[in-house]
Amino acid sequence: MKTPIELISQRITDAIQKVTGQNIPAIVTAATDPRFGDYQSNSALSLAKQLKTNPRQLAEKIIANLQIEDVCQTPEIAGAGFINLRLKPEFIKNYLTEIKNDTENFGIEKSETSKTVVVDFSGPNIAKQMHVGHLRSTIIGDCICRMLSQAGWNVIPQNHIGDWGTQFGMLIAYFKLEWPYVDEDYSQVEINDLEQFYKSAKQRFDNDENFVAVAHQQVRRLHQSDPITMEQWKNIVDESRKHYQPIYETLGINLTVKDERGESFYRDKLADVVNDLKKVELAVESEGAICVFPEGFKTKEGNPMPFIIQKTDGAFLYATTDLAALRFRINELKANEIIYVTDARQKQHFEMLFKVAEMAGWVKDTKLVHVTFGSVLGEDGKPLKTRSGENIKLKELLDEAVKRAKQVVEQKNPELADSEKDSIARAVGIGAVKYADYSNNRTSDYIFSFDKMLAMDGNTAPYMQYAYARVKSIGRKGQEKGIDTAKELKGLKEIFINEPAEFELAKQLIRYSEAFSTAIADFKPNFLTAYLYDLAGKFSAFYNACPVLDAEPKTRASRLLLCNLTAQIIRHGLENLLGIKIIDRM
RNA sequence: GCGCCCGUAGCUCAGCUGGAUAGAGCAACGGAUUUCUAAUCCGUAGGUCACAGGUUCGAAUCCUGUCGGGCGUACCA
Repeated sequence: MKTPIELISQRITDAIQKVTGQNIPAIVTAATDPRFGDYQSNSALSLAKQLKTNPRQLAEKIIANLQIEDVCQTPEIAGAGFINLRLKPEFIKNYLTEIKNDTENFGIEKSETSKTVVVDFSGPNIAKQMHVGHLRSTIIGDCICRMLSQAGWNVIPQNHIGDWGTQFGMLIAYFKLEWPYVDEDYSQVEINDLEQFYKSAKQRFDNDENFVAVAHQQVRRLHQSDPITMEQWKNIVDESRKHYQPIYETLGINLTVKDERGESFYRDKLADVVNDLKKVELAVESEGAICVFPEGFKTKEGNPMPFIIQKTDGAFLYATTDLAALRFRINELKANEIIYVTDARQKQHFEMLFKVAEMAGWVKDTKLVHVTFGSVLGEDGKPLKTRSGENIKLKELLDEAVKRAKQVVEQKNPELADSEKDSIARAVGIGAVKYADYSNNRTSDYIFSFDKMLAMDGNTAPYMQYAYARVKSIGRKGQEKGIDTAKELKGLKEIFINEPAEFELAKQLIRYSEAFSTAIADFKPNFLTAYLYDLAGKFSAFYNACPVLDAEPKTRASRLLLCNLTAQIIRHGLENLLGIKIIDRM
């Protein structure tokens, strides 16, 4: 179903066609001020410039040819040639009815069926704990997948885990020498141990020549797929997964082992990448390394900048792996679009990657997109670290958020059962971290603050969850009073709304699909949170102004519908699109 | 040096395919509760949109330059 903006836009486009004879898509936006109505079109202004005519007169001609009486009241022209539009109550009511019946999508169209998109995100390193640096890629990537699925795409998430490289040879060698028992039973090893072993191994590698030799031998065995070594490697990966998979579950991230295609997956495709690029004479030797020089990139000396795909010592790099993965996704996964979700610092790398792939003729019709994001900063405005300068572990960060949320629950609702307090604290704490991230502009850095994200006022998860809980509370209260809300909704024949607060809420409800459209257009979750926050605000205003359960029966059923749709859309937005839990009571 | 990103209220941030009087939240101040969760709502105050030019009927938004901050820039990912 079309969004109100699309609907109005189409009508005005038709009118413009009649006036000018040209098919020029109309510009329609939400009104910048309630006094101007609900929507406005500035098409006459920009069009008048092109046609060298008077914008006001053009606006009048457009209106004269505009068929929109089923949607809006008589359009008005204001200022230099703005066309102001006010929705008819009948239209709002009809649209509400349609959304009510569209119980899966609430007006959002599934427009992109039969197209496949690969989304590359999260990408934790094996044998290391996830830290704050993984937060944004993981949750933004997940949100992008959710939005694309909602839009009808066939979504293939790809978790490009860091599971291959010389460090694994080193780690295995270290186990052999220092902790042989590990080989017998990896289940005793936790991620903390792996991380510690990794550090110790690295230290020994830097100081002990004999160890270097053993480590290199293990690396060779890995590369030769020696069964025993591979088994040891696999154990390390499996144990690491036991660390990050629960974090995904905590965060509500839809990533599982089936989405993993890490660096190891591409290991036997790397030589082909280099050879194929050599064959077409894109890859050449330079200062001992094999490089491609994509057009338009310069080093600080002003020379062409290399995209290095094989080091002097013969080893491949992540550039090589990325090329192999890109080719796999196009040729094997049949991607129409590939989206990479990484921090903005890798921008140049992906620009070069895409350029090289294009120059090699691998890309064909596939759209390549790098979705970037800013850094998570501490209260001091510097990248978030521990006092000793280490990365903050993601698990510890999330635990802390839940702990703080629990304190709030204890304070606000001490009478609840412990188990309920815990589940509320999890939903609020984790939700707060995610929501705070989503509500900031993706491309900006943002300052991480538990106090701000857990605040009950403002654009936060707790505020949203509270709004939802209040709607649910009306249902419970109604039940106590013998009001069957489900039955009332079913029996609702005609929507009856009158109060300004009801209309404000209703108009917000029918705009959900518009918010979705703007959010997915640039993969900007903050458009979704902004919409939901507005919705919750309008609901709260309605809640204060309009009694539901004590209203006249006719009014009551319609208000219950507004409540129900508010709850449904908050739930859909929070849970389905953002992966944030809602709670019935808090 | 070159490239990319950023600079909006005291603080944290929206808004940027040009559009009407630049918006929220926090903090400050003033109100609202016999009523469905006050983890709420309403109001007041707060701005040279870093600065200077330019394009335009119109610029926070586009262009150029300056200042300030961040990031990247040959074998890490």
